[in-house]
Amino acid sequence: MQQATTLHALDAIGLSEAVSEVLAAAAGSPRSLAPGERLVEQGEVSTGVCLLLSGIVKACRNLRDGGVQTLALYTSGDVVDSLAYVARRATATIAAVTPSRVAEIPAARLELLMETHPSIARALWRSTAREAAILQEWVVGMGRRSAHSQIAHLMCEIVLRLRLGGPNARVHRFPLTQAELADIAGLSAVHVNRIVQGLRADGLIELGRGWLRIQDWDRLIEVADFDPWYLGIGVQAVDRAG
Amino acid sequence: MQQATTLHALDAIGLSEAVSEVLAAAAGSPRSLAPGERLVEQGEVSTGVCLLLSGIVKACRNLRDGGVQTLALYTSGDVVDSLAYVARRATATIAAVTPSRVAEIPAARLELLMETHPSIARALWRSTAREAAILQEWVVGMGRRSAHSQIAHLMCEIVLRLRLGGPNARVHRFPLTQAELADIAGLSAVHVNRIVQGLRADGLIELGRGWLRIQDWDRLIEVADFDPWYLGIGVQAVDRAG
DNA sequence: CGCAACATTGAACGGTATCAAGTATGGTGG
DNA sequence: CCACCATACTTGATACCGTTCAATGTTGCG
Repeated sequence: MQQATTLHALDAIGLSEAVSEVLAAAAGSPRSLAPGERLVEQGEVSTGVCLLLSGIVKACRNLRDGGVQTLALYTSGDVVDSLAYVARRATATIAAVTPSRVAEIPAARLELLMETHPSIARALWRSTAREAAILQEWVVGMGRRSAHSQIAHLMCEIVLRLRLGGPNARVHRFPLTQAELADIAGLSAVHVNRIVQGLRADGLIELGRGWLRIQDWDRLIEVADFDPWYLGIGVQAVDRAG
Repeated sequence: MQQATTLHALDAIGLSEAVSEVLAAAAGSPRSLAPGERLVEQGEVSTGVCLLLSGIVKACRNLRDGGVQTLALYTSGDVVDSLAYVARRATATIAAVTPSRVAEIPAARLELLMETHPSIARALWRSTAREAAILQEWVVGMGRRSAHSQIAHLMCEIVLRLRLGGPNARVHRFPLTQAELADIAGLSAVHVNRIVQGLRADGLIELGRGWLRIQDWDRLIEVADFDPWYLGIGVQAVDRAG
């Protein structure tokens, strides 16, 4: 069953079942994380690559003045912070948002695997690329979108990317607090609250503790200026020859 | 001479000289770009990977409402927008900031090269990772740093990363206008101007048309909360076995 | 029940945008 | 060499967006 979870997870990053099995075999025994528990501390030397088997995990940067900026969200099947592997040091702290399970593949073992299975190296590259694409979208949101639009955009992205249910679902699980949304958006929690109320008043969403109902997906997308295309980057193997 | 420039350029992304030569041979004939000239339009299908041989080039996103957000800067030796190659579509428009020369390696040829030279695939992965690391820094700046600190941070980053001269140089070439800084920082050009004047008044910098004098590097770093470490990500090959 | 975490509300302040001039600066053609 | 033009930079006034501080309500859980 453990095995099955791992395989399902790796599916998402575009590896064949056979290769996924190889990778799963290389992973150490899974570790469980409670909400808020930290997996990696920023600045730490990276010892390998982490696969997220279940749950939701975030990467955030802690500033000198006490401020926090979230830099990434991960869901089951994601490679957690592939950037840290390339950089050989973590640029951010990794912490669990919901109860989660992760499995680590030590660097040395991964190096060998990538030599024999180039598709694994490609999959990790795609992971990094997807992260970069999402960061680009966040930069656009923070720089050039109104806070309303930015929060709406984040809601669209999070619901789709964390696979909390398709646009057709009536109510989505939504494990982020308003304060956590603020850490992502670079806004204050108070302001996020007011924006959420605005979106509610406009009949676009309803947001409760742990859930989100998108009442008018079309108008939300309109407000957010949301194009889901970028979420597809790297989720499946690309065969250029074909 | 053409060849020599190319080789020097690729050096920066951590390829051995022999492999650089292979890559240089695969590149098409260089294309020159005038300032403002566009190389790729956002949404376009990617046809390969571009190497920047000389000059400075930027990636920016044009919004519906006319706003512009810059997402990356490239200097000679950089792989331009490796993300577009992985995504198979450009997520941003690429345009020259200064007169530049680029050479493209068609996707099909690159695929073959990566099979025979895995170090090329690794170098491209590192390029993507470096871009992601810089985007992270920009997100932190936009989200949690004061505009003063953010602009100071950008100046540190740009001077070092675009190799406009080391911290010891008296005066750096600085080819970005205040409006371009604003497009990066997500601020208005007017406000950037006022911040620049503040930094000048504090005796940190002097900024003219095309040049930047950093009068007090230590205090500028202090204001910016700048740690150059992230700029080193991916600039040289990492041999984990060693 | 009582506590802790999350959400909401109000008031006041400050940072940033916007609009609308006006002033260098450098390049170009005459 | 000069006049002109386009681009970049500067400045001021005003309004708004978003923050901060502080307090209160609400929910769920031990």
